[in-house]
Amino acid sequence: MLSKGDKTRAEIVEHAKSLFYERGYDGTSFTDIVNAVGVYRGNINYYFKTKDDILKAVIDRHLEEFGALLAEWTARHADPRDRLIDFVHMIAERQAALTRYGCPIGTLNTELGKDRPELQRSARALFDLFKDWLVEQFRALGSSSDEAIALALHLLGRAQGVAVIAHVYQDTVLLQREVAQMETWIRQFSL
Amino acid sequence: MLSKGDKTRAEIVEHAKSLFYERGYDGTSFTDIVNAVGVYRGNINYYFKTKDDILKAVIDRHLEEFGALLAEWTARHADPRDRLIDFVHMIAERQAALTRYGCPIGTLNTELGKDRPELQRSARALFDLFKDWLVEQFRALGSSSDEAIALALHLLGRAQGVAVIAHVYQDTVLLQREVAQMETWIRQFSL
DNA sequence: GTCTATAAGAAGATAGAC
DNA sequence: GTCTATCTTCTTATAGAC
Repeated sequence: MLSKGDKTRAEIVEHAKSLFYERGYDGTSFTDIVNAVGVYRGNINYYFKTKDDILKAVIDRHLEEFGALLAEWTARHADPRDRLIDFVHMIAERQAALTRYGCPIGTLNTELGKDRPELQRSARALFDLFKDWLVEQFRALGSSSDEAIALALHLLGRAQGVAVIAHVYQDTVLLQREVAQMETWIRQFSL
Repeated sequence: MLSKGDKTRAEIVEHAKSLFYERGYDGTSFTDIVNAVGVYRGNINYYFKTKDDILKAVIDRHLEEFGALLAEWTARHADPRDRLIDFVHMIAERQAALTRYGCPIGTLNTELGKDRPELQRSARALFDLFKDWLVEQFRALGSSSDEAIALALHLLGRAQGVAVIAHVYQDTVLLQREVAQMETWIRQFSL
């Protein structure tokens, strides 16, 4: 059971998550967040000492949500190829947001990676979450540890590249075509 | 012959270009720029009315420099495959900056694409420059117009994806491995 | 064309009443 | 736990002397 405070805190994190995605971390002000939540100015500083603390809570929320997705795909299929295909299908399912705002994980890391190495290290955990899961799938397909890492980063990179281009050109057709190619690439692995 | 004013203007653009790349557009202030150039506060507003005007000048400078590179590759090789390989070799040559700051074109478009559609349209010209050149090369390799566009955007996306992952993980080894894969992919085309 | 001073606003963060 | 007021700093931009 959530107390009133927990609920307010969760709402701040949820709206901050959306705003950081849609406008960027620097592009989102405390005012933007409290306006979205519908609370008053001072409240945000009751729950979070600094803006960086909000970001860390947002990253944790992302980790929970994406972690749940990965668990779902793992539970749904025994064949690692089907799991990997769930991963690339996510890209097609989220095409509207991806073309409008880019990849939530990629754009956040890109922004923080410029000149905030400490915050980017926190945000990198989101990439690690996907990377480690992908490595597991390629390992299950018979790859060595090194090969599996290379394949995981290759697929992660393909996904990021598609997201960047689709975002720049607002192009959902390209996104779908590239997803289909990734699916073909996955299907050529054998157990 | 450059007048004194032209030289100051060019220096402002050159330093702004570096700073926008290293710290992001929003992350760079007028103070940062004048400090880097070594001129006084007011000068920048003598040459540029707004910050957006500086960005447009920076984009034009990028267009000139990358345009010159493309012309060089075109002049150096008759075989479009060799030209394409020059393109991917650029990624390996610039690995230090790419792992530290990401792709100058990709990160700029990603930042502006969040909530500045008008500025992002200007920055997209940088992608168009590469895209159109890549399309020409794939056309010369016998692709139809539609195929050539798809192949150009595919390679552009691969390059962007590699840059994102290499930046996130500060990983030059991955970058070189992916460049080698792109080279292999290019070599399988026949005239 | 160069330099100084400052305007006008928005940002993150804090203090304290209720 | 909620709300108001304010501090300090930094931002873009402008005005005007030299």
